[in-house]
Amino acid sequence: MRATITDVSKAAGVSIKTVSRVLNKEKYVSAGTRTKVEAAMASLHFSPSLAARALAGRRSFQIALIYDNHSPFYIHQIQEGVWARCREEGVRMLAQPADVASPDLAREVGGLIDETHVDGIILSSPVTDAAAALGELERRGIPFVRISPGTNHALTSSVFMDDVGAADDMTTHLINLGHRRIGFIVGHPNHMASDQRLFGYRRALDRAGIAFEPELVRPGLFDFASGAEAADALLSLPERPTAIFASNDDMAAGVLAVAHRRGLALPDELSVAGFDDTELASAVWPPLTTIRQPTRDLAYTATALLFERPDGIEHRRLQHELVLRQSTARPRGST
Amino acid sequence: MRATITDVSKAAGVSIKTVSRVLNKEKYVSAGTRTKVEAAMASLHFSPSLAARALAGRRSFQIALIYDNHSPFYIHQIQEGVWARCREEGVRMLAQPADVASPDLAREVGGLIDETHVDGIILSSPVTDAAAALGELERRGIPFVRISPGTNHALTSSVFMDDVGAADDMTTHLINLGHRRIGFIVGHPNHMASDQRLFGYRRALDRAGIAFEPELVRPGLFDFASGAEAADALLSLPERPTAIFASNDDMAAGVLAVAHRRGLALPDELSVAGFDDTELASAVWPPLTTIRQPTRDLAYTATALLFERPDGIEHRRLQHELVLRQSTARPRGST
DNA sequence: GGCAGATAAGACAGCGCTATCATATCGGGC
DNA sequence: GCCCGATATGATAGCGCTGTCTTATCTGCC
Repeated sequence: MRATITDVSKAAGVSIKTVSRVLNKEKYVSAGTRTKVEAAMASLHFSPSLAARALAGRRSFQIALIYDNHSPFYIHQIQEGVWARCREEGVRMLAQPADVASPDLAREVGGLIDETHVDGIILSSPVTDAAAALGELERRGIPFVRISPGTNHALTSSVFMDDVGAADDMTTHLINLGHRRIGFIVGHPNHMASDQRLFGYRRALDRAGIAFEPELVRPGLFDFASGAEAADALLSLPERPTAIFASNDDMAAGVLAVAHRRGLALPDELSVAGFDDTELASAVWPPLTTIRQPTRDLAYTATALLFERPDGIEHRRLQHELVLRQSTARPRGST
Repeated sequence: MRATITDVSKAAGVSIKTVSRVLNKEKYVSAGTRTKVEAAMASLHFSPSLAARALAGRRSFQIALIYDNHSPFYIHQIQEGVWARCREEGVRMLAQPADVASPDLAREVGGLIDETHVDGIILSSPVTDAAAALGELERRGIPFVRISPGTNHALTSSVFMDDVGAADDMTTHLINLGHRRIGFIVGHPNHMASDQRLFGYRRALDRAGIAFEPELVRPGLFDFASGAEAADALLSLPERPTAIFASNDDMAAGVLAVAHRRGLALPDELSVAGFDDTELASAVWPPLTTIRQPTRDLAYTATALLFERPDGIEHRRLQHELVLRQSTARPRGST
């Protein structure tokens, strides 16, 4: 049915090894032979069997992307970035959802590698910091790159952005607008970025000489519902905040919904800020002032690092950007 | 490094064939032998090589999900459903974005199958109706199931919902509220569901004796921006509609944004309806009245069909549901 | 008691490639 | 003319499994 390397070798009148050389772009193949072989491949619609290549050689031409993240927009962008770089490389992408809280995580990750022989792995937060998974990868010595890891930076190559700086930028933006009581909704506790964003918020307050007030900080889980819940609590305070900075866009959307329900004029009576600049940020009203996290680029770069420096360790920081939209403004009453 | 079937056979004191039998749950293995082999597998952390199994046998324990859809929420739910069923089956999922408009589609799909030996394929709309892809799959005789195909239902197993009926339900809901001028935003022309939803809208109007007015129907592309653009056009009509029904939630979010920008009171001055009930529908304000499309279940069921009836043809229709939220109401002035 | 069919297990080829080693030819410098 | 290294190609083993065939029991029933 499907053409094999033997069929190609017969059609081209060469040995299978020569076909293999052409396939793998090895040197020591004359131009004429190469052309003949390539013609034979094309006319037979030859596609090499990944299974056979993986079994015989050291490469499987597959990598896996492991994630456990509940923001569909975020995952979508990550997948796109990884996929784009894989495509350029002629490598397949295995999508592998996981559960960092599961006791089976190590077994699942280990099993994945042993079963599939993948050439490398991309980890996205929070799997980036799951000890069980990292241990398994280390033990096997398989190349892997982490996207926005929170800990242990020396371990492997990684790509990331400056979460502390970005949260500081946003908080400073709100302070500059005249806000003094700024609510903050923390991200999911599994994600290291959550702490960093909180830290950036505090740093900006400190610098501006504004006292940190614990009642203005509420926990969240990076999803709409937890954002709404936190907003309800913040807006029920005797002296309510004039601005709320949520650690991601999903939670910020929850804040907007609660504010609308309470009939607050946005952004005059309440400024709302998000983080990530997913598509959601511009799909809500008012469109969110947020931090553009270069998610797709982070994923693309991580994958590039995996292919280009499988054994080296390299870190790349990508730039974030403060995106001003209509959800933030001077607090009512200020001029 | 990694344990092989030979290692297991030595540890258990049996032949490799017996280990293979245990692995594949074949009969004619005594309980005692099975226990011994399983113990050996566990203690060696044995994971069978998929590459070797694919090469030697008729199964690869991998399936591919091919999609070309620009709604991240939709894709996310589809992936979740497929993945959930794969997990139960011990099968890996290859994520394969594609471009139905590309002239290379056939080559890419064919190459995918030949390279990976996947056991089956799940197609999501609009790849479900891309002749190039279908031809390639047919030629190879590989099992595949389609999610919400628009054409050629007899071809393969499929799962779907009643798009015509659902659009009719929503339109009827708006009519019952008292709306007479109802704008409609059509979906992406590549998707067959777009026509069906439009047809359902017209059918409901007909039944209610309301004349169809072409100026109330605008084209869209299933994304936020095209929804906003269509809404702008509709709301600029001399006699503007009192309700707008968008063919999916992303476009409905675009309508909401435009309405907010124009300062319309929602839902009093404009009712807005969506379709899909993605997470977006409840993340916007006001939360969208929409059609709950059982996306995740469609994907799960499609995958189940692939495993359970790889050669048979079966169609399953899943129920949709009209979800009433705050974005629709009686038109202002009516009682 | 003997024979058919069910049950249990092993030997071995081979899936389609890559890795290793062997072999053949070609220039160029002395 | 001869040797050496670069260039070009082939022969063959074997990766880790499954499929097929074979052999060796075990069971029940006339």
